[in-house]
Amino acid sequence: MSCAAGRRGINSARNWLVEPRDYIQLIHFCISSKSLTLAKIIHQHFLKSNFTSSPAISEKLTRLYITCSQLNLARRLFNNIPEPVKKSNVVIWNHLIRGYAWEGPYHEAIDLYNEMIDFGVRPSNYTYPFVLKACSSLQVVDDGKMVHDHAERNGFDKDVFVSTALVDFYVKCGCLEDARKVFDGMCDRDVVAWNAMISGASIHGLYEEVIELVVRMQDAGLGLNSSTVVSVLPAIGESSVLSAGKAVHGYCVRRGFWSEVMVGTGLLDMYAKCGLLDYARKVFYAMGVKNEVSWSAMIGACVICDSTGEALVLYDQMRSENSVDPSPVLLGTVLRACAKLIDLRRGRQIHGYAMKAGSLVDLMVGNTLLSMYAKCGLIDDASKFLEEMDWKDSVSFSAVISGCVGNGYAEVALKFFKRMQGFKIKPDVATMIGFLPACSHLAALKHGACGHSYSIVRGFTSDTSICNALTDMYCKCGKVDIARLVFDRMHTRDIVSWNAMIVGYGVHGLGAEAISMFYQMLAEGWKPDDVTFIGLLSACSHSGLVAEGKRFFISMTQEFKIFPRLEHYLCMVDLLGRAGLLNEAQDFIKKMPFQPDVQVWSALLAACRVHKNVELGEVVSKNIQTLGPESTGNFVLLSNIYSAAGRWDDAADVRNLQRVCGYKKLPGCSWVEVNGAIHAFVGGDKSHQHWEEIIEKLEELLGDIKKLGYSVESSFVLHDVEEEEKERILLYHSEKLAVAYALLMLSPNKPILVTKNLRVCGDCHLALTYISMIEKREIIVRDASRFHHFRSGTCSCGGFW
DNA sequence: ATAGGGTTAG
Repeated sequence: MSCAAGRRGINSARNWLVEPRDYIQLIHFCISSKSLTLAKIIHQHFLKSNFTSSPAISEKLTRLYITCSQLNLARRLFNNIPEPVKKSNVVIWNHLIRGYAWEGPYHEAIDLYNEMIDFGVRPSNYTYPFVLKACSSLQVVDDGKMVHDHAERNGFDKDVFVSTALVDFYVKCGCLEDARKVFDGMCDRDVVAWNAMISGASIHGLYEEVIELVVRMQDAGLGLNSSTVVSVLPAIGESSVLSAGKAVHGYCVRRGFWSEVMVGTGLLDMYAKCGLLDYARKVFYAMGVKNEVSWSAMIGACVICDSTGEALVLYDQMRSENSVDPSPVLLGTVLRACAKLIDLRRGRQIHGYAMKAGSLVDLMVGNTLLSMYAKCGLIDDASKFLEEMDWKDSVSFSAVISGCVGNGYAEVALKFFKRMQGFKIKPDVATMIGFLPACSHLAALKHGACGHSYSIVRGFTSDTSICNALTDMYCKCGKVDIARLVFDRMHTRDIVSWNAMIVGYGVHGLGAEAISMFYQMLAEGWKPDDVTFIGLLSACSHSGLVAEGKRFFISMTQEFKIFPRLEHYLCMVDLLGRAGLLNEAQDFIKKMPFQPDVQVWSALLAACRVHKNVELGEVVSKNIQTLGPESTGNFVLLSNIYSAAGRWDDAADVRNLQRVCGYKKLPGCSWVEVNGAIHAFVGGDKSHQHWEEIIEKLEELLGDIKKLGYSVESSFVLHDVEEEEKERILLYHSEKLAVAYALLMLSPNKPILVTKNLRVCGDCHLALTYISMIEKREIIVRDASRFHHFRSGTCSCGGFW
């Protein structure tokens, strides 16, 4: 029937006797053509007729208005329906509840449901899915559970539709256990029912369960439809099982799903998560119909695969082709691109846009912005934004904490961690993965161990990344044995776990253990990566295992096909230099396929310092100066080399040059954790509240160790001063202050751990060897390069530092 | 003949 014919029908109906079934037929026509104008004409005609109490016509009219998205009109009509009609017809209620459940306000759906029960109308199997949808939209678990209870009591809980709606409701409200219980209790499950459960597992990140459910579903004789595929693809992407992804892609082609927007979006996302940006692009450009989500997914794909510039280009292209406002998800994706590129101009621009668009109320957008500021090192901006956020959660704090750590503000990170408890927000796995490295950085063992206990209580220790962070934390806090225990007890290890342990052994001078760990890793079928070799080579370097180091360097390319980076060459220079093979190190640098950078030369210069080679030191230092700025330590090193040779004038010249060039020496700083508080000391700084006791303790120690044969190694003093004065300058070195303070404050018998931002000073090294003897206690110093365990008069570094 | 499931994200 055409529209004109419909009009003629209505006009002629005015003049003829109209039966209820005529109204119904006309209304049906309006529903199928979604014609609101005709609907109103019919409604007016109907109000003048004799059938205003006809339930069937009222029902159809309600449906018509809802089809035309006229909820208010439908509600007005509903309100005017006589009570007996309302009582006798459940379908009218269902229509209206459906309307509210789809378009909101959602609470109207729940209110109507309650009203209908009070009215004495018994809900039908159709009613439950609608109310449940409203409940999940509002995330009101208790109301949904009440509806579940009603459905059970009315005997509808065995209905496939009702059960599936219940599964969906529980899944969307995060009650996966309840969803599983309903699903397991179902006797007949169709594809939709399986899909509800599969998507539930997928949303909750239970990827193994997703696969298991798909297998069970196929065993039950049901095939995957396009919705199943859409739920399964994220699971495959997240676990990066490319072979499975390709199989599903093939299946989609065979079943003809591949042209559907959602399937295409799922496929491109899966390929991106497996690292195949080319495949993702192919799927995207082959998609006939694209929507905002597919664009978001493609832009996100570029961000994941490190083609960040392309992501921003695509975003601009999309904005120019498309008038649709970017969704919060898209804004989040673009902000992550800005963070990766440290494009703050653009980041702030998006911030402004999000503010105007009112998108900042979206917690995800707020958190991404926070994360961007934190990652770019703008801790003040991040902090200010965090304070301004009305809603914050563990993600907000995790973003700031890991941002602080990543930019070297580990102490600030601890402050935010504490502040978070003030907001009664519980740290989760991601928070701990930011917090633990902060402890590693500060060598804050008490905090770290506390974090360990908390992780056990919360059940986080089944997480590989958490255990990796714990392993690293214990290594960096001087507790290699505990680190090894954590490593040994891990359920599943990854390459990071092995690398953490190898690096850990290495910096503690336990080269043999590092190497044995490497062979164990090979025996268990692991393939080492570039980081493994950095750990291994530096382990050899710290233990003076020159021959082994050289062997590993060769086998890394020949046997393991890993192309050495500049960092690997740096390790080798360090290895040769520490072992005193200065000429060989110099030759090695000449033969490198890279331009040596400041770090490479500095490693050699440090070796010249340790092995007292003035001539080479001068050459190296000149090389560094031609490379330009930074590297504050070099002037100090060269000056130290001259001082050690008694060439005070040269030493003074270098310091002058440094001053003229405007370089400041990075002040040496040492710190120690006492009762969970970090106490930092800078050489000669008298501001500590226990300064006098510390000096008294140091004087006493100095007197005692001299009796054992210690004498000030004056070559470690920069200036040409009297012997007694030299003693005083060295006495106030930060590492000695920190050790003295620790001896005063910490309970005896337990080892002391002091951390220093630079390499430990040679005189301090000697003094601490003696102090460990007279105090009968282990002193551990973590310096910028490695660990020194001072135990009854010896140091674990064995001179390799 | 008013019904249940799906993609991008901190």
